[in-house]
Amino acid sequence: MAKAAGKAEAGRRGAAKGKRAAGVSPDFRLEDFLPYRLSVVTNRISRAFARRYSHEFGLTIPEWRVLAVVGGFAPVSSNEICLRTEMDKAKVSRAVTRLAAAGLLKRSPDPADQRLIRLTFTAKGRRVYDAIVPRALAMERELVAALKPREREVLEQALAKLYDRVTDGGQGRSSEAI
Amino acid sequence: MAKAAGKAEAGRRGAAKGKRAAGVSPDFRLEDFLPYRLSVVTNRISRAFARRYSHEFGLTIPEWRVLAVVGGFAPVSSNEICLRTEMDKAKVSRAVTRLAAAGLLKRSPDPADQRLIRLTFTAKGRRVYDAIVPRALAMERELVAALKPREREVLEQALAKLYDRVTDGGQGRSSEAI
DNA sequence: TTAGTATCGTTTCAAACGAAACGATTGTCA
DNA sequence: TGACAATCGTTTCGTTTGAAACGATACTAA
Repeated sequence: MAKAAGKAEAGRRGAAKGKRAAGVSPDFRLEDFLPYRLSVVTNRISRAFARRYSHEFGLTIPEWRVLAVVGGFAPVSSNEICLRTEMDKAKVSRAVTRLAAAGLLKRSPDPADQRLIRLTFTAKGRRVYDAIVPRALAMERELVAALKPREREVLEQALAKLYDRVTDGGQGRSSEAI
Repeated sequence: MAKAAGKAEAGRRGAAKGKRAAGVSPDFRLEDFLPYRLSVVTNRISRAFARRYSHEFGLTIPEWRVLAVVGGFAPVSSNEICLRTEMDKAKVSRAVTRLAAAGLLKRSPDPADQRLIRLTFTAKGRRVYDAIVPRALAMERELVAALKPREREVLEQALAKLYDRVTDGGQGRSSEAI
């Protein structure tokens, strides 16, 4: 935690000394609140990755996610992409539209079910995908280099457990974090 | 990982058998990509918490974050809230406006610096804050119950390290995750 | 067959977002 | 002192978002 966190530390001690905010719930610390910390870290990572996808390839994160699924499972339908990426179908639809307009994806109606549209790479799309993947993995490696192997292990395990616990108590509402 | 993940597992194995998507980069798995996993888990947690803040108290996450800082450090300026919550100043401004309109916060110009506005609770605001804090902590406990104490420890430590690593390579761009 | 229902992908709509511009106030330095 | 720069909080602008409505296709059951 660099600047902001340093300040927060200082302020926290100040509050602990009772200089300010001596209320009925003086013991709650947003900086220590797990959902908040997850949100802040994740959003920073996301912004960092988004910046690079944008600068190096002119892609947004939803677009990159679509490419990632097409790269792994083509031909796929938009609906399958929704399930695999956990993105809203409107968001997927918009990303697919942009990627098709950019000439990275080809859309062809599924002969077996006319409601479905099979998405596949164009030659250009495949080239872009093959260029991004190593970059994405490099960025991930660079990020994870902050962790010891066992820390990464436990982190992934913890994420899986948290995911299980929070999965579908409901689909609903807002968006941001905490 | 419930439904979607189950499907992803199945699909993954399918791809591994080479049924589909035998490209130049056949080995990239979005489901195993750390920034993606962080994003999905965090967004789910955020939605779950947002739903409850909204249902039980009629608050959004930015509003709740503002209350949390006021509860810990009042009187505070909007700018201090920006630093402590890592939210954009426009977002903070809008949240503060809504909270003041709802009668939870009082705004008074700082006598020492007329550019600053000191934010404090109204009586109603303090009551709401005192009611939310235990609920938020209970929700956190419920979430963390999925983890063993050591897992939680390592998770928090890992988050701190990731935060450090990703902090201010830049402020930039988009928003979402991966 | 043929209603009625479900699913797929797109589009519409209002809300929320971040970046930038803005007025107002304070700090700096010649 | 007086001009210029910096900071604070608000507002404006164009974009992105998710929920819901929609047309089109497929499934189900009478």
